[in-house]
Amino acid sequence: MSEEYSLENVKVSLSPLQRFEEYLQSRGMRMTKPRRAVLEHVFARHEHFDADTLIEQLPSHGQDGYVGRATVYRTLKEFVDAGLLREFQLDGRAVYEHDYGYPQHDHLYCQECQKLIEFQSDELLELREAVARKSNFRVTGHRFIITGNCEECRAAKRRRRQRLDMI
Amino acid sequence: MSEEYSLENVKVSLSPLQRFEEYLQSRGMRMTKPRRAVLEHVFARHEHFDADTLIEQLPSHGQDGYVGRATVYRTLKEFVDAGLLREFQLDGRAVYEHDYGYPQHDHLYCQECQKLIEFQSDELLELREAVARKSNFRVTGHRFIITGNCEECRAAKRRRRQRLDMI
DNA sequence: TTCTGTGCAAAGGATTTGCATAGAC
DNA sequence: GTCTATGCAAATCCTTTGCACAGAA
Repeated sequence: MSEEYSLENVKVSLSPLQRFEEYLQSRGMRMTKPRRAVLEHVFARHEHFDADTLIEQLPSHGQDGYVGRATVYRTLKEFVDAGLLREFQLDGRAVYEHDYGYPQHDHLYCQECQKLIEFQSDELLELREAVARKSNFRVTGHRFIITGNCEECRAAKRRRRQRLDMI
Repeated sequence: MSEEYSLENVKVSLSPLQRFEEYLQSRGMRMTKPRRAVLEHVFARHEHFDADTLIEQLPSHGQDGYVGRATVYRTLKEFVDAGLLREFQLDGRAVYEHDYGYPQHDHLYCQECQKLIEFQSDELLELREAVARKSNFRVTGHRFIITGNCEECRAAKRRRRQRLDMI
């Protein structure tokens, strides 16, 4: 299995869990029930999410597998450190998405329905390097978000407008 | 003067103050001492700034021209609405820069010294349109920040390393 | 004179921290 | 057993809001 773990056409040799265990060991940290619970939940689906959404989805207070709010925040940070998740800001709060074993990409963000649409562009990476070179800047990463309205929301708006025109 | 007000090679017919007065009138809002004070301060320099930095620079409590914290926040929002300032998030807080009369651009962000370096790329805008077109997405704007280390910080690091090597 | 704008203090939301205890190794 | 991790509650940071009073038009 370890040689075959794959996600969206990207082959990686370790599962997220294995990778995280490696990370923990290299830092003298421990694999605990809460960490495992959060990791399993996070890698069972591929949506973008924020801390609050995740906390809502995890078993709640009193239930088996309950993880405290602070621990969720701490754990998400560790996942980012470990290279499992990528974090970015959207409307003031932190949003997370899979990083480990997932191809580099950027986003279209619909301001109407808050949906994030992924896209990949090599051209953007070239542009990034070209720009950085000019300023003697050493690139470690970037954040590119195109804001606007997605196809569905545009269609919905059009329908609304038509309905109004009929009156 | 109104025909000649210029900033970085972009000619605009109204000064920021005039433009803001127009905006206020069109909305039945009033030109007040605090609003004028903040506007004059903000357009007297061209750096990026956040609310807190601005508040520190304005006359402080007790002094003439003092503007309350809440008013500064409210006023910055109005400037954004009026198209005078552009707002974006950096490390969780809002950062502002001149928009009115200033050419569209993006940023290199040095994670070492927190400096923002501006650059302009038509290619990026083309790329943005091309990407949006593919998804039938209606673009209203974008945010592109390249993170890394600026020339000076890289040089400083290199010096530090050399000094260590000599030991 | 009539509203809108202001300062103040309190509230807000997201995230972090201090601390005593639980639990990995 | 030792030392890290957890849950809790309180603290923090940035920003917004409610409200009585000040001040433009």
